[in-house]
Amino acid sequence: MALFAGTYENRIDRKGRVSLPADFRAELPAEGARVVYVYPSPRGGALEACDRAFMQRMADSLEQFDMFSDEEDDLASIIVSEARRVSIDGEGRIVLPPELIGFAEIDERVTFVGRGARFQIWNPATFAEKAAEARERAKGRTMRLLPPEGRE
Amino acid sequence: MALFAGTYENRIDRKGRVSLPADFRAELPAEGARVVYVYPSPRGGALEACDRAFMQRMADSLEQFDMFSDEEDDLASIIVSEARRVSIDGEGRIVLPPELIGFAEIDERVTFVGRGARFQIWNPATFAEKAAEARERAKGRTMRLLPPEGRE
DNA sequence: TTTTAGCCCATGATATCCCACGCTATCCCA
DNA sequence: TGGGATAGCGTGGGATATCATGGGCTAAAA
Repeated sequence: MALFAGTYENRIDRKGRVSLPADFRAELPAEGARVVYVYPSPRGGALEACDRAFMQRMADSLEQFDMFSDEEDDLASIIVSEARRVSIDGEGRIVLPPELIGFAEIDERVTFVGRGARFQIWNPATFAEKAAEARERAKGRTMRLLPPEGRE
Repeated sequence: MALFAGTYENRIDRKGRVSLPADFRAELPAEGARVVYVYPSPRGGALEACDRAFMQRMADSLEQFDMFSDEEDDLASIIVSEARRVSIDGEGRIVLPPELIGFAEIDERVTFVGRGARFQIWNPATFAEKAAEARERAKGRTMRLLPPEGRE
């Protein structure tokens, strides 16, 4: 399973290309199709992206009745239907589809934010605000960790 | 699971490199990607670091709590987004990213402090103060151990 | 035609690799 | 048990690769 961690800001060139952070690229399969799947974040404000394996998991969940609740099933189906497959060029860059750029109100720079199996793509200014708020709310909070079983 | 123990002080060279204590290195997987993940300590004042397995555990907990909910300010999600993957060179050194050096107010020397599955990275002077306070508070306290289940 | 998507190549800055060198702790054998 | 040999550690510096970014060229799409 991919492990995207860290925050990186990169520039979009005039062709609409932006480098995927090298640390993110390193988490993708080295051989075969170098792609990510990008979709509007269900919470709004940003885009989210994941690798093929994770998108496959969401797609599979649509075929099962008991995987998620109805509510969650709706969410998964929206994500899968709105996701765009984006390929990675020889220099490690992607091109964000225009409708997704519009959704996240991105212009010439983007902030990539690792979230484990997924990562987010933000307008840097919007992210700075949200991150500050989140840190404020998280003060004094403790961390919940899953027990170590059930992983590779 | 890695077991980091002990306290060590090492020097940062002018390229920002610092040797990971040999006893810490010995706890990391011998083959494959030799990396640690470094992030600002939620309590402030220092950096924390862990191996990939532990970071994976924190990321996994995001899928559990974060996927279909609003917990953007969950502590684990902040840690994952602020963590940096740093690789270990052939001489057993790491390079601390500048923003993390700034956060912990580190300059030319650092103190590594083993904390079990994680370790901390301090400005030596700051650590000396905190350690003295902690020892003072700990006087007369007793300790109980958790039962041994649920760990590897 | 005008765009768009893939390529390939170029470049400056940075990070990584590789080799080197004291110093110490460990090992080994008398 | 002592003492020299040895291997590993922390540190330093130059060479090299990688990163993010920019641009041109070709072929498919609008």
